[in-house]
Amino acid sequence: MLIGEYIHTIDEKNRVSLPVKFRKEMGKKIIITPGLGQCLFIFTLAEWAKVSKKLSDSDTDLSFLRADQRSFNRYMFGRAAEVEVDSIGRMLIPEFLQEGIRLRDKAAIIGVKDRVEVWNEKAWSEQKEKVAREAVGLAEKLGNA
Amino acid sequence: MLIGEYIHTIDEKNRVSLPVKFRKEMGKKIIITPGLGQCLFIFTLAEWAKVSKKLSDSDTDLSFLRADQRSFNRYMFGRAAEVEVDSIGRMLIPEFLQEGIRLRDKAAIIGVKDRVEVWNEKAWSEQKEKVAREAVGLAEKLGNA
DNA sequence: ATATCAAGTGGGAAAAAGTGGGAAACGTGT
DNA sequence: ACACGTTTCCCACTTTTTCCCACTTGATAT
Repeated sequence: MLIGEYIHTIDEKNRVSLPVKFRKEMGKKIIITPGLGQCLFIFTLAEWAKVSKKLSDSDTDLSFLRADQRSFNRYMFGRAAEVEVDSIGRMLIPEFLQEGIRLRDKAAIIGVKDRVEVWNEKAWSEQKEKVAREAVGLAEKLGNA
Repeated sequence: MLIGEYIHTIDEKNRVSLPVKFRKEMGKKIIITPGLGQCLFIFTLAEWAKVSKKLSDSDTDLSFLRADQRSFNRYMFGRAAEVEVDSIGRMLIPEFLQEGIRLRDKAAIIGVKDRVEVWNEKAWSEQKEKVAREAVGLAEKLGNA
């Protein structure tokens, strides 16, 4: 399971180290897509297969999105990239994926169960603060665990 | 069952001894997450499996499409860490988990049935006082019933 | 009281992870 | 075909983390 938070540098060549703890599970080839919210999603090939199947299958509970489904799919598929993790565990983030999320210097790399997210460091800490304030509501779910 | 209170040092390398009484039950690998209130939770792998399943129960395969579900999962999984207890029984508390709970010098380590909690020592003693006061009030109510 | 043992603490050395940069390979346009 | 820019691959440095050893403290037993 992919969990935890790591702050890594994004260098001038748009390379970012994939945290060692994620490397085994992610494998050599990964799929990077625009995320929802100010981030990118990274999927394993297997996970991406599931996701893309669901996205293009109109029988799923995506019906609430149907009106926008085509443009949504265009967004996800058109900007998804298959990236190879290099021999020392770095991934190359295509520039067109960085546009939306002002990825400079430091990136936060987050394990979220079965995907990885990449955030601008500052945006991530803001996100955390925001959710922490909502934590009272979340607590009820947790309390029953 | 995990019970009792221990005050241990957290050193410059972010290490804390897991009390001997907890070691056998906790095993070699543990999961540390932000707790509710000013503390951290420590789960066994087995216990974490239950918790994370509970958290995911309401998920569809496309949970990432729902904003509330996304931030909730981020909060829980992104701020969890799998930690290995070292050969002499210490655990390493990742710095990102210390942010919220100002863990310096002394930490209170509390057994709570089937999880362990880690508190800032002072926050813990305040918590105890608060609960003690509430307990007195509760006892009186009960006594008058 | 002192020796012994278990638990906890601190620190140094070795290993691993992350970062930066140079050189080779590739591709494009002139 | 050649020059130029871009991308990829690889090497080397730095920092962080991990592992291991040894000291301290406190409790126990003789």
